[in-house]
Amino acid sequence: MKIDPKNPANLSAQIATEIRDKIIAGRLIVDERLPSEAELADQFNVSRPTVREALKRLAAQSLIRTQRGASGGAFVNRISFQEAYAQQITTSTLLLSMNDVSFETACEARFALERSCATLSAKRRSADHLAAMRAEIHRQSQPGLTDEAFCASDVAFHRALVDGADNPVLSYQLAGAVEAMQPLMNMITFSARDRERIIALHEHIADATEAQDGAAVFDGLTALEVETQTLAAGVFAQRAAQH
Amino acid sequence: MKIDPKNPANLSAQIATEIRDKIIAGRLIVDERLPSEAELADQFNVSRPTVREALKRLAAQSLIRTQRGASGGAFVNRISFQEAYAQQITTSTLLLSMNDVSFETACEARFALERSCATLSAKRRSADHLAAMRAEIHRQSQPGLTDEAFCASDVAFHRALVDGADNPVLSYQLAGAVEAMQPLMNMITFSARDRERIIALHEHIADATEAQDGAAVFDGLTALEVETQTLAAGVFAQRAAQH
DNA sequence: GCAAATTTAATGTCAGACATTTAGACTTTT
DNA sequence: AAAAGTCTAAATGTCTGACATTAAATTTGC
Repeated sequence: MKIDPKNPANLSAQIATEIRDKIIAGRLIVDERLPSEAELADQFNVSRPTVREALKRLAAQSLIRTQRGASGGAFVNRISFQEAYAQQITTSTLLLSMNDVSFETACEARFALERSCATLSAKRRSADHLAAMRAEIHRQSQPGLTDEAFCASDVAFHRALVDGADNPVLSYQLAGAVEAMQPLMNMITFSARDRERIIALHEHIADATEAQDGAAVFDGLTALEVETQTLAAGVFAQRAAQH
Repeated sequence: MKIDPKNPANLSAQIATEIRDKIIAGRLIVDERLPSEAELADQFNVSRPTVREALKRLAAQSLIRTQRGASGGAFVNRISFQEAYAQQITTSTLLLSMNDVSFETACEARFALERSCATLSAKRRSADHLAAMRAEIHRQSQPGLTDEAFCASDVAFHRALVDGADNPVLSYQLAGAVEAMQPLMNMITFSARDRERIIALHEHIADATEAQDGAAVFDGLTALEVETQTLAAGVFAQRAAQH
């Protein structure tokens, strides 16, 4: 094995990288069992705790799963779309919050990406997707809805639109973009009139989707982006003036 | 702490989740130092190895970094775009390779997403981005280039295009989509005539970007998608016929 | 007052042990 | 002979205690 015993201050990371590379290169295939921790410790000439730390690193990335008991062990894990979603959302959210990404930049990226679904969603959306979109619009127009609940429903609306494209890869890539925006959106307080305008645009988008008019969906999303950016700019300007 | 001592078979995962949630919720801020491993072990009523396994899980996701020596310890890490790129690419690549995603689906998603940069890239691209695109086109027309090198250059070309949009969030989200396609593209062997057609489309896209004609970039990408899908369909049909 | 040596606090690693889980083999009973 | 229960072994999960290594802080020497 290519573990460097001269640099004994990173062994678990080295071992994790070694195994990860094997998985990526396809030299360890899905559901294949890794050697037991004791055997790995032997192979790499390290102690079992060190091997375990390496395995925990891989488990954190959903690359392996472990099973206890006889004939248990560590197995190469088939990453599900759901797990990948969750990881992507966590990473995206933290990336935005920790790097002072401006609302403007994030919003621009989010709508640019979402527009890429417009044509496909208009063409392929099922009745279920349409119903989900309509249901969220209805929820959004309920009085007494908190800003957070409004934002959550907004996310659900857009995810239904994205899922309408019926392309799991597209849904996965967009999950991060759409969900990671939520904490930023939550910084905004919406007036009743703001909500009305957003809901009207959502209705426009839902109608266009129902009519399978991709260009209209595209334009609706652009209008929604302009509306959102204007609204946010107003809120931030007002907040800045108070300080 | 909310660690469940009744279920003593997942302690390190529970502790990792606990700390991760604190970071996500902003209750632990960037560069803040966590308690030492011994103190954490005390707080959670577990042993140090268990705490260490939890910390390694977090380190694997770049949520913390550790430093040795006096006044060392685990610190909340500011996730850089570069780290996030790398993670996204790993996850996306494995997701595609492990879930039998068809070339068609992945290709459709990739070009749909990339088209979302067309307008912005055409508007904002710098001379550097243009030069990078031209350089890759030149490399692609070199004779004797292996298929792998051709694909790598293709990825570099598209990343230059994406980076031209000058939106780090967009670049980050697209990195996964573009790079994860590479292993799938590598399954294809390109004839000289295939390469010519692709290079011609790349030149068309570069010209449109230089002319800041967003619609032409958009159409160029669509043409490239059609070309790629046709090419791949031919290769796969031929391969199927041989078996 | 500054430079070198020492101390100290922290992570990184190791060794060995026990606890717990689980599949499979074995035994017993019906 | 089949079904039920029991036992065993192999593996992960955890604990204890120790030592190695690193690097900042402190003390000492001049």
